[in-house]
Amino acid sequence: MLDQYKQQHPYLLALDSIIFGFDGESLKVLLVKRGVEEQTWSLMGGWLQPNEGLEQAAARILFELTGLTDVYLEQLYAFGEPHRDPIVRTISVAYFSLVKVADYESKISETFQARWFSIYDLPILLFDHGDMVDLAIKRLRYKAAQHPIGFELLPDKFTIPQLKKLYDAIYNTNFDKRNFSRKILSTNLLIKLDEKQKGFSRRGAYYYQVDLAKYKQETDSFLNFIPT
Amino acid sequence: MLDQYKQQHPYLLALDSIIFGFDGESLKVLLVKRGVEEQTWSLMGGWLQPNEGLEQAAARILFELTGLTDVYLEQLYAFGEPHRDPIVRTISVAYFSLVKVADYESKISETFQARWFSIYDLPILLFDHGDMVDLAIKRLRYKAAQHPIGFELLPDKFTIPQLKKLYDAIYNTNFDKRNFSRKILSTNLLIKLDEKQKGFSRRGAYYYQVDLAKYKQETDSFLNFIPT
DNA sequence: CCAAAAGTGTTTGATGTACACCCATGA
DNA sequence: TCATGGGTGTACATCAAACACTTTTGG
Repeated sequence: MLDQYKQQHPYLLALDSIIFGFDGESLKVLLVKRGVEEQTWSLMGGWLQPNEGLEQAAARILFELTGLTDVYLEQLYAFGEPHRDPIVRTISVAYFSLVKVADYESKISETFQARWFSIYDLPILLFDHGDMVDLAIKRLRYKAAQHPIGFELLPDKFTIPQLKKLYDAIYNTNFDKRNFSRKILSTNLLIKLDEKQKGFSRRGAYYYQVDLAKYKQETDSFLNFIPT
Repeated sequence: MLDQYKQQHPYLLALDSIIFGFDGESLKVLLVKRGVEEQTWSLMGGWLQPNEGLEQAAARILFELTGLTDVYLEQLYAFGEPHRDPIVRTISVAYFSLVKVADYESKISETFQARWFSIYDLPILLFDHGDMVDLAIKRLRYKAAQHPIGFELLPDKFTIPQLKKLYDAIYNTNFDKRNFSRKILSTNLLIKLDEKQKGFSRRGAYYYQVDLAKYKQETDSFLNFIPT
């Protein structure tokens, strides 16, 4: 009865994460220099352990390397070309993650050489990691156009101009601020706070927070989210 | 140097396909009774071979069981909960496929017990195959709302009423035929033929074909595809 | 000539897009 | 008082939604 299992070849299974961050100006991806190929940048990755599920493993690896928990994590794609890892055949399930850069800064582990790279200025990457990043960017654009996931990249309190800059960065464009704010506010997902941002502009922009209850509900519904 | 590879556990890697078909009335999934669990229906599946990529393997398995080639095949999700297969830990990469039922009929292999089930009347399935089907239906609805993939489920020549019935089946609703045909035709993806369908209605409906050149271009672009 | 399905047009409301001016504030 | 970024409103075009009648033809 087990024969049909025993005849089969097993494969190594890795998890790699494309970690997006936004520094207020441009969209960034977190890359590391690791183990085998010290001279090449690569995605954060690790191996699946026998007692854990795929997403659980991706979350563990992300925690080990950044100290972050409770971040947005979504399966991107399984990569399995025979020679993608030239040493041993490995299947990699890629995840993409959206983190708030400020949270990360405070928790950065010094053990790893890690750096944020603008998505428009990436180095050569290990194996097929470049394809993974390309696909992740495509998916982020696709998804952010319909679901309000952009908030995951901003601090808990943010201003409308900050949010617009984020969308400008994601789509490499320049949305009209009037249409942008009308559309964003029409979702009723934002709660205006009484507080203004200090120090950036003279007038100061109002801070907003996501209405978490509504946000959780809407995560699965369709929303057309790109204005002009 | 290979140490970090050697320390790692390998896993079996399976591919399972959710195969959708449309018989003119309702949306169907093709299920089989196979090997180990003769009494339970399951998805079509098989093992990854050492020399093939994931999509290649999924296409091979689909061919072995149905004789079909050149079908629409898209990676759905990688499933890897530790005990999803209670005998040996197996990671399964699920694909979903859209086939033209008429093509399949002629090529059906008699080796396997296979049957089409309405998506609204599915039996209990092996392992987590039920979750896979649920996710595939969700993905098909999501995707068909924006990309004109519905054609993959119809014969090369089809009528507008047939296409509407397909969309009615996918979304379990009843679109307004006037709005539906206006919207579909406005894409300019359909070429009207000089021929009418015979035998179904007295008047007969015109056949249409997909403009393949345009279709390939648009496959990756956004199209809001659900009318009323 | 009748039943059954095919085919087509108009009106109304909602949403998207383009565009420009005043406001608040710190220096 | 002025420079800088924040905030808002309106007109027009486009698209979605609701809705009903005429056409064709085989029996």
